[in-house]
Amino acid sequence: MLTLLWFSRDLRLTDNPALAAAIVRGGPIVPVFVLDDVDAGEWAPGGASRWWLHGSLRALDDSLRQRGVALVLRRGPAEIEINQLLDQTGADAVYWNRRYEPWATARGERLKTALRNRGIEARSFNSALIREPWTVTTQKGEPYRVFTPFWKALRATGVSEPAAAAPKQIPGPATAPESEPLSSWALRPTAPDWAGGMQAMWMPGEAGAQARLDDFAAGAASDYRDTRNMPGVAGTSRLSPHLHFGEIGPRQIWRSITAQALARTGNPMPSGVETYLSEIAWREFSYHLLFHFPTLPEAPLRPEFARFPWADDAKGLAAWQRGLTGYPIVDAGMRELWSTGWMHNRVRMIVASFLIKDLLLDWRAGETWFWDTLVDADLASNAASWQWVAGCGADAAPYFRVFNPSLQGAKFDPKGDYVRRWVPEIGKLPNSLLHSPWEARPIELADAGIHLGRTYLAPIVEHGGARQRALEAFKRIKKG
DNA sequence: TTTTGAGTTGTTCGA
DNA sequence: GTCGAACAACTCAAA
Repeated sequence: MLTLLWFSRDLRLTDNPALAAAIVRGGPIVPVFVLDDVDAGEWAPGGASRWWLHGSLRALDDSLRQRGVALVLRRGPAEIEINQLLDQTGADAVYWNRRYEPWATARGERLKTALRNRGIEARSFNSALIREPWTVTTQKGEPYRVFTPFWKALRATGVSEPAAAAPKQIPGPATAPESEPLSSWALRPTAPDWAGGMQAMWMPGEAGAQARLDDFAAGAASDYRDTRNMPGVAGTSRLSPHLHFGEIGPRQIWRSITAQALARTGNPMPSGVETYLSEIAWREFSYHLLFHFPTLPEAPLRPEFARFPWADDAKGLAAWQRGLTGYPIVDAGMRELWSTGWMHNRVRMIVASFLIKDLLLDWRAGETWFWDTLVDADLASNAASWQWVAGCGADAAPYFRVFNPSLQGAKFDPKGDYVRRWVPEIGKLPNSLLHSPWEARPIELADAGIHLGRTYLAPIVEHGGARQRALEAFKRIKKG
């Protein structure tokens, strides 16, 4: 009686229902991770995600070894690898936690049927969501398409059951099946090694996730409503990559944050905490949308957007990607992304609005870039968020909402800490000009050591005109 | 069935 | 300088 425990993308030992069930079942456990690029197709993890995955797998393997068993690594289509492992180990059960990407859902169903037909016990569990997509419906039994009622439904459920603790010991097999060496997967960049900024900022793995959560719950969570929009302040949890890789689950976060708020204030959900948990709910809502509308990553949810006149502007796209648009807050964000694999949420909205509305470029170009460069790249959140900014999503921004990059910069980075960090070449400008250097007089530019067009770019588009162009384009598809 | 109220994150313009 | 209206209409969720 041996259980194959397939870590699908739930790289943790605490609050892991499949692991807990495998322990209860008794007998030796073979933990396995499959690098399943083939299954994921064009949505196989991008460069930044692969860097993260390397660290997370190493951390998971360390934790497992401390408990008496080693992680088995295999590469290929998951169904084939799991069948091979069944033959090699003689396992009579496979347990795993579910995923919700369209390709993964289909794969899970196929696998479960095939295993059961062979007489293998196949069980899957929920580790990644507070509520799985098919369990949340309107009173008419339909999926939600608007966030607020979805959030109310989720909040009414809450999270009650305690998390399973990580087992102290995990019984392993007499002889472990062969594992591919992690290094052979070449998940980390070598020439050039662009991951230095990520190394400095992140600690992939369950311990790193727990440390971030503890830090946030004890500190910034209570001020979250006020500081979350300030990219120069550490006001957000930065848990997104840990959540993506399942190093921590949303239910652990919910429990921990509300318990600490209750102990501190007598109220489990003061306004900062409620605002934060609503962001966790946005993640859930994204999964809900992806599950019920599986073309979310590829096609606009609102059909009229199929005829949107997107621009063909390779130069504009490249300038945006490199952080060379001449708009300081946009360039700061894109450079933060390139360097650290992450970008502050407020700035994500600003750069996305700029790509879509100022450059009039297809939101899918931004989605693809984020997919490759974000350590937290997540099919559901990424697709849902880009569609939201573009206005073609389920609960979309009105078309006339066009962010003004200099106003946004002045409002949310008033002291300029963020822009000065990532765009140091204009750092000597006074705050009043930092977010709109093109408005500086020649003497002010000279004082700051700036030659516009040489040491820093002049804006690649003029925002006022670009805004008008976008409003007209969006208006046109409305009329049909 | 019909009605009603509401819908993450903004900007500009004119009084 | 401040403030409210306009920007658009439509769809969703629930009573």
